[in-house]
Amino acid sequence: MPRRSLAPRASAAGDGPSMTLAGQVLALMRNDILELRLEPGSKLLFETLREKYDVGLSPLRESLSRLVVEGLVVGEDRRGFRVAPITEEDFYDLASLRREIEILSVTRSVERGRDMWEAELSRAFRHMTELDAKRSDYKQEWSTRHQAFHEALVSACGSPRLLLLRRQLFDQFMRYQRIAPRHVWRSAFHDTDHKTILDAAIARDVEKCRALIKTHIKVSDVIVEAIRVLADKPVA
Amino acid sequence: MPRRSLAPRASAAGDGPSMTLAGQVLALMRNDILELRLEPGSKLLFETLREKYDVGLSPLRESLSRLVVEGLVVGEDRRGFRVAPITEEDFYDLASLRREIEILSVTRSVERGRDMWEAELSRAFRHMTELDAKRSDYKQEWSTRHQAFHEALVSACGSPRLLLLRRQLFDQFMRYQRIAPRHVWRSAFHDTDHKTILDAAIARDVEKCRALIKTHIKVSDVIVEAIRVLADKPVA
DNA sequence: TATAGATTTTTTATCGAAAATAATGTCAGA
DNA sequence: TCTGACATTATTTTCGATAAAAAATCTATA
Repeated sequence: MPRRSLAPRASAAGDGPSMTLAGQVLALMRNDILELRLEPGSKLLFETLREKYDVGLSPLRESLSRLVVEGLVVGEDRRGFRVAPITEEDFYDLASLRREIEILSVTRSVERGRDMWEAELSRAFRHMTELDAKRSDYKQEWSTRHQAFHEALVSACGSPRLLLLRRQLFDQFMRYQRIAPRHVWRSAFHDTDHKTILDAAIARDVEKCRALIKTHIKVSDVIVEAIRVLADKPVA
Repeated sequence: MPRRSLAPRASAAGDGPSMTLAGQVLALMRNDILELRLEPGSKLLFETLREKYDVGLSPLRESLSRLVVEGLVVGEDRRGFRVAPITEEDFYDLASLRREIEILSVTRSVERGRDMWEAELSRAFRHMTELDAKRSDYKQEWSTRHQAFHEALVSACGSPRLLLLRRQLFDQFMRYQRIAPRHVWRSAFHDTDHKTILDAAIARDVEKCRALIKTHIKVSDVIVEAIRVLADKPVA
């Protein structure tokens, strides 16, 4: 019974029909890492992965290689791979670079964005804020829409490289956000940052946007605390 | 007769003794691309690569996957890989992002660098300028030392992520530089930019450093012209 | 001549076995 | 009990074969 966990060839969903096996595994593993289903720092055994994703070694190896360059997996020659660890140091580094990159992206986007961009941005904002809080997949869905909002914000920046990099840093940052206890998420849902950012963007106030983004991406104490807690119980 | 083009296991050089085959191929291919021995935009046939690097498919595939994320190779599902094309658009994008990243790196480095950093930077500068112009491998060697100088300049920035990204962008930028005709290189050897940058860095004049780097990384007409020439004779 | 369809050839993607290496366990001797 | 050599086991890395897909070629027909 092959292809257990994977779509039975050519799914109707957005993941793509003629996608290569390695590509599918890459996407799955990336999600599993970003959503902490694969524990930070944990060893990635080929045998385990082979069962989990029901593929051979070649696609696995390929996916892992790509994830190494993306910074979500670390690999040591001849002693395998592990999920990129979560450390306080790394979080500071990550936050600091993401801040700069987001500022850069938003600056250019606000400068260059046209009507279409404005409309899409507003739409993304509504889509995020009008989400029914009673849904069972609230947290998951809010994450998606939150990401979409930030993506819409910078989408007009005009630089493929910048967009790609920004997305990678955003993803990595969200992995850190996720380790925070539940009540932190609650407050995130209701913060006023995004409304303010939206208004400044529509008003084409570049300087205000930069300032807002700068404070929006913060190294919150709660997360640093969560990192410390995590560090105390070392992984396999 | 296996391992033709590769070191016969455990070389004394810096490339590492216990390096994995895939790792060696990755390094070789990266160089071949950056130094234009693999033509921009050209198709990368597995059979050809297998002969060229004398390895099986697994290490090849792994290397290519990594290079895709690094931006030196592009791959389409089920129709293989090709060397990342060189285009005018991409050059502008690359230059613009590299400029920002270099400015960021140099800023932090100058702010944080200590005596050791100063010393190393000066040493790197001398090493670059005192190179014997009569050497047969002048161009190649100057490139190496030029890269080393820029690396020394930012080495104190304190962010692994930033350093990695900077290096990737630097490499990609140099690939574009290389397509310029020979006489452009000549003038690059004798420019005064680096001396000025060195002085400003040692004097801890952050603002001046930023300004200097900003103009140092320019989209020169000569290169744009070279790109256009290249675009007229399409590749295989 | 142009074109659609079928056929062949070329090329890529995947698997499982085998080789190479690292990790672990065992045991004799100090 | 500790240490180091040796053997055993676990894991990673690589190869070659095979399946799947895409590209190229050919052919018959309008």
